Amino acid sequence: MQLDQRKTMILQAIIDDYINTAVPVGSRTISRKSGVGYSPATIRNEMSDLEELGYLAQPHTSAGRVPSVKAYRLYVDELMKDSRRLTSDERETMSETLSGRSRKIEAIIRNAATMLADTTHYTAVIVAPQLSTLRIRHLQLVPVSDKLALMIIVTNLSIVKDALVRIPEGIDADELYAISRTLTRRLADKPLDAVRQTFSEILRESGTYRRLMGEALSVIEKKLEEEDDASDIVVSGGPNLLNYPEFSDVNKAKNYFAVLESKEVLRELVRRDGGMDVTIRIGPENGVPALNDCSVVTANYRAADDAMGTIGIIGPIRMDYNRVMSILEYVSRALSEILSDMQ
Amino acid sequence: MQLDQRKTMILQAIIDDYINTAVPVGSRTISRKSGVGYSPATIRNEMSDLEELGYLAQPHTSAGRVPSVKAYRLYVDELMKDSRRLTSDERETMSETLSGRSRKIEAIIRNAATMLADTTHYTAVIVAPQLSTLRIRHLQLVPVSDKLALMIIVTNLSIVKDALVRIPEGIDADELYAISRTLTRRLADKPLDAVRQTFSEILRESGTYRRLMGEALSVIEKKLEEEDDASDIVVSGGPNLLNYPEFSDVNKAKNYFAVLESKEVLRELVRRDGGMDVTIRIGPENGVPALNDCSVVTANYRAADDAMGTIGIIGPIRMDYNRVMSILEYVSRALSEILSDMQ
DNA sequence: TGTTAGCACTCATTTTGGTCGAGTGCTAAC
DNA sequence: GTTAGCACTCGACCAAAATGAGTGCTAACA
Repeated sequence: MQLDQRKTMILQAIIDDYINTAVPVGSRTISRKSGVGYSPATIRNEMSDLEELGYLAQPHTSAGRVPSVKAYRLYVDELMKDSRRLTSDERETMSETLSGRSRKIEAIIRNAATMLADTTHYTAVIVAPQLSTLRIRHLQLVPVSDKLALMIIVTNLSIVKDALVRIPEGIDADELYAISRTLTRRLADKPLDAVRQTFSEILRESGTYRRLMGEALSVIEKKLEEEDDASDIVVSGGPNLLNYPEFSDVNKAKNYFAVLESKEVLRELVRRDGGMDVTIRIGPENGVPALNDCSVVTANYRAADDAMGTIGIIGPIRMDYNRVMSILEYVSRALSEILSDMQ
Repeated sequence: MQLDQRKTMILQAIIDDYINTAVPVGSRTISRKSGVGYSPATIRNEMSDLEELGYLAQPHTSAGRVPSVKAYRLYVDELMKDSRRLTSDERETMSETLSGRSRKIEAIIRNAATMLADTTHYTAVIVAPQLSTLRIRHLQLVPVSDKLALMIIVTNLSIVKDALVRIPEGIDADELYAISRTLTRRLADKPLDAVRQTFSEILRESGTYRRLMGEALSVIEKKLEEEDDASDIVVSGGPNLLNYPEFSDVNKAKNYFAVLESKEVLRELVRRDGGMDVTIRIGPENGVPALNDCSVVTANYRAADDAMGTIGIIGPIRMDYNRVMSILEYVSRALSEILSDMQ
């Protein structure tokens, strides 16, 4: 049995309807739709076939049918081609919101997240740029006590990271500045990844301050490792999902918010993969068992040509993929532009 | 009609029971309790009086009674004096968790929040130190483009803030360092508040760089204003409240999480007031209508003698005030010690 | 041969009515 | 002042019945 044109049309109609109503859809509903020239009986026969093919499922005998994951997959991969474009009005509003007041990347990202949540009515997740994808602009050691200095790492996009470094006693602020200058000179404009390679070279040249330099470098390295799997994640619109009947069960809600609280799981959920523009993970495809009945749509953003982070939407499986995809495409592009200008 | 000793005893028993079960408590339940030598009928009479006095309410005619806000207030103010102390085991565990690995204040605070949430099974909120309560340690201008520098403000507790400053074209890194040094020298160890007072004095001395200095100072000032009402807030254990029957309604849950998402409302909720050790706000007293059936308990923490921020617990009105109070007292003190040592 | 009307059937949901039991208020007796 | 007794209230629970959306199958139709 094959998916002929009529079956496809009916399946699409069912999915569309289910996305809107969240109620199992019956043959009559489809038959009544304008453009469908068949009686409920005919539709029933086709639905029966579609069920056998694994595209539909029945919650119970006398209910309508709901699309299976396989159906959504087909929908997303094939049936959705005619991407419903956003209205120019919508685009404009989004652009305006994005290019709002702030020039600080943290604020921009938080801003973008709430905007995404508000326009999609789902939950938005944004992963901030990872340390390893950034380039060093400036390094600065600042004394904070006899034994400790704060190493401040300024990167492109003006992202600032800091870490404590032990220093030999008796060293003064000016000496620290001199060291900072050397480090900056050697590391500036290198991606943070490159610190490792330059490591021994710098050490060889560093004379008196060999020990301190070594410590500074290893702190950067440690920081890299730590933060690469711990870059900031901003979540917005968690409560939005409670508007959907899928989440009327408090227990499901609890699990859901537990996931949102765990940065680790979230990171896993929106992990970047492939160079794909937009990635769609339907239900169990997202790999987080607690979120089996959520779908996750993600897109990457970049600054200049470097991949930076990911923006994503979490919603019920019957989410409006078409709209979400368009929005993510648009926003990731806009965000990339903003960041590239900030370089 | 007065609250004699027996009435008080009965009221306390009712509150205790209701805190444990969340079920309206009837006369028989109280009568059966060991130590109560009265029949249900007598208890009923007293309960009727207590209702008239405004301490109890009946959900419907044939249900038991539930304590009113007035009752909880009395409970908290008078009846709870014999503070149930924490076991030394509990204290030890908490101390250990608090003095965990990290030396960075952000990590310490996040850590403390999850610990509070885990041990109380309610929601924990911690307001990070406000900028204006900190002292400047070091100022540093770092060039990020022809026209912009990043001003990095290192304060005590190694808290780092940064802001963009316009700079005249053609100025180089060493000059910026010189300026940074002047600024640092003039402002070091002053509370950030004092920047205003030193303002004109610094300007008068600053010669060539008058303009830049002025800008730097006003940026600090702006930052102060901004951040003082926007200091970071960490929330943990939001989903915990979903375990309580009070929140089995999805709509309530939605409102609740909406509040947790809004830093502004949260800040209002745990606003510091008075020098009180621990503040308890019962139900509507918390001033946030959406959280009418939540209580909020807060305590302040300090570094050395400066008030820094607030830790708080949000829970259902029938929360275990006794335990929560003890925990907050203990944790705020422990946190204060840790921060004072970091100075 | 594909389409459809008709019909018996299924089954979740809603409605209805009845019982149960926890709890109350009141009264009268102790 | 305390308590036993009793009628009463009212939500919770349960089972039976009604409802209705939807199905599968069959036979008739074009």
